[in-house]
Amino acid sequence: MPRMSEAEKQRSHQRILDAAARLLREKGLEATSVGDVMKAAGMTHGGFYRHFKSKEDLIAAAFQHAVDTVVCEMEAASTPAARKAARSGYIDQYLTARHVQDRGSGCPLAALAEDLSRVQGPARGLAGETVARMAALLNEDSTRDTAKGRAIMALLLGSVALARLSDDDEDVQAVLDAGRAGVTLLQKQLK
Amino acid sequence: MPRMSEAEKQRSHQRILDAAARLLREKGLEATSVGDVMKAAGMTHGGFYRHFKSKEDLIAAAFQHAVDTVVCEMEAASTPAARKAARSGYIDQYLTARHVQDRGSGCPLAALAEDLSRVQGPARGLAGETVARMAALLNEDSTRDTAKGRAIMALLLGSVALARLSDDDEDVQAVLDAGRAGVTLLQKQLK
DNA sequence: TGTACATCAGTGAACGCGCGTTCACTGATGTAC
DNA sequence: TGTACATCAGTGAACGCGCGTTCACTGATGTAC
Repeated sequence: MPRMSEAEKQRSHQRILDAAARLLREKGLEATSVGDVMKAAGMTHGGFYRHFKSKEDLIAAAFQHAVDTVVCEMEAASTPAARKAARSGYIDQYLTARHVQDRGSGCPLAALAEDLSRVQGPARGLAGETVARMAALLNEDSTRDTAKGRAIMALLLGSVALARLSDDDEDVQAVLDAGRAGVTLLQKQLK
Repeated sequence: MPRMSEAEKQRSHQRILDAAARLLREKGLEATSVGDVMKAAGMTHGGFYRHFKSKEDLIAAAFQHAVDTVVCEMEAASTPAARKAARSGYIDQYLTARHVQDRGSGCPLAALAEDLSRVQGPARGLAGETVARMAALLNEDSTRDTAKGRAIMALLLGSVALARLSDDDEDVQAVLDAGRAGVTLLQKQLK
């Protein structure tokens, strides 16, 4: 079968990245094996090292890929009105039962913050940059410092993290509602 | 050397629980091995199964132990004034650089929420109960429902989780300050 | 109180297993002439 | 355009390693008489 063309290799690379971005968020950094990712990408484990230097490397690339995917819509908005709409949409979708259940396509920080805070590799620095990047996007006045954005982000992430600890739908919704009320208050009154 | 007395066994049990509560918070659920815990408790790995049925069992017991240790001070307060003081003290200490650095003796949910949300064993249910327990303690009016407590808790946990992603002291402090401002606002104005 | 014996807390070797990574190999791709 | 050949994407067996767990063993403890 091998060797594949250059174009095919790039497609494989994307499949690995997509699979890793999903599996790492779903199962966590340590419970996701290189073999799992390659199988989900439709290949065997041996080919992995034609694409990435190490698992650590994959984690960094897949995290960046996940962040870019989640954030691109908000960053694409060019007018202040579009930015505001994108921000509202993002927050509304963030505090939903669907987001609580679907770790695999949700906020990479909500899924991986605690794992990433213990990691030493390149993903650690990316995670720190992502906090700044998302805080800036959530901040309403982009000329001011991002304290407000950081607080909103902390409340969003914390709400989803707590909601994910419950198996009871009503309980999940109660946590999300509390988060929603808190975010609204922070938006109106902070700073 | 063996066999030890019953009293000595209980002391061993406590040492294992203490070591596990610290190591699990520091390194996470999967990166902490039974051998690590037993070594930290001053024993070898083989004796572990005289104390716990499995690693899963230890995780549940150690998590409960950590929560009880962290929360007992707040729950011991009997008068409304004492409760309020304990609550303030807890929040103040929560949003400090020391707490950000010292995972091992800090809030068990801030250290383990994401890990626990992926676990199926007995620790999962305990984590859910802990959310309710802490939300109730953080709620100012204990006769009302705990929406306010939940929002405050989400903001506390989220702030520390985000702060732990940064290596820069000023950045850590900025996240904590933003969280502090947010909590103050939620306390004053929510509900 | 003394003696004989069952219990069992803790030790350390051993188990099977899955992990990240390496490597010899295959055969289509891309290139040089 | 056709041919000969180097490249290298992907395969699957193999590696060393650390994990959770088991087990035969030791010897002080606790108990029965």
